Amino acid sequence: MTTSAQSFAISDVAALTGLSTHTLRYYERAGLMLHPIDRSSTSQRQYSEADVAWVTFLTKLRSTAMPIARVRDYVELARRGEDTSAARLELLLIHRMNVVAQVEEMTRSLAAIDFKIATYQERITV
Amino acid sequence: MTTSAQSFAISDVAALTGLSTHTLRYYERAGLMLHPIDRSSTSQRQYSEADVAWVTFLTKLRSTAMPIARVRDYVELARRGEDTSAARLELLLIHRMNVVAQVEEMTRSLAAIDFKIATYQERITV
DNA sequence: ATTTGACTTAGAGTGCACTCGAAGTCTTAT
DNA sequence: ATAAGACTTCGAGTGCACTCTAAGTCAAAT
Repeated sequence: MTTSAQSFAISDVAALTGLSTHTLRYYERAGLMLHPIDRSSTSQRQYSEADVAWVTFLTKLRSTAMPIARVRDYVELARRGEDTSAARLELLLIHRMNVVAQVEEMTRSLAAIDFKIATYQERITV
Repeated sequence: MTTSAQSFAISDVAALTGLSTHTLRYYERAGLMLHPIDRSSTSQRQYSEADVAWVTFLTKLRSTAMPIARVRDYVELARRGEDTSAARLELLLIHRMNVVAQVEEMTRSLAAIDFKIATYQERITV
């Protein structure tokens, strides 16, 4: 349920990001959010649109195998303010290289799998 | 076909595949080898070239996130003989779809990371 | 008024894939 | 002859990232 003030309940964010509410709370505890999420009068989390955008980006980092601890490093830099932006850029550039390497390795493995598949298909169709 | 009968010590296979000797023994214990590896008179493992080729392919399956249990399923089919080759092909085709999906997701995430990188680079160069 | 369901916390448990330790045997090098 | 180093087995330990439990609060729905 969204309120008129453009905030999102934890279940909304779960639905939007594909994370479970457990995982969202875990991420916050683990220091992966840029700040503690706002609470309602009944102390329920109210995610802003910016919070949702951050969680979405965070899932991109995670889906490219950035460890939780590295995400936390990034967040801690971000919390220290504008003068860490060069360090954050460097962190992202290093991660980018890792991602490219991962995609390349996957692609090489895919070629090997395709080769094996081709031998099976030969055996069946011949 | 050459019958050079070349065999490899576990340390050789480790060097060739990038796996540790611990992991190679673990894989054998976990039922990921097509058969128990031959032993020397001093009961040390002697991997054949075919064994090394299998370990190499196995690392391709693992590097594309096929779970150990799925690799074991594949191996158990292979051990049951020729009449399981259609099932093995199907298993590989399903895995192939997963790999393609993974690469696509990684590529999408990479685009998001690149977008973020671009915003940092703007901020720095401006 | 009661039930349903979402939410809260701290902390424990799970599953995966290694990874290592202990205690021992055997081979090779000095 | 001694030491170094590779190997063996069984089983325990590790690290990561969740994932769930228990015990409780709160608010809307029936």
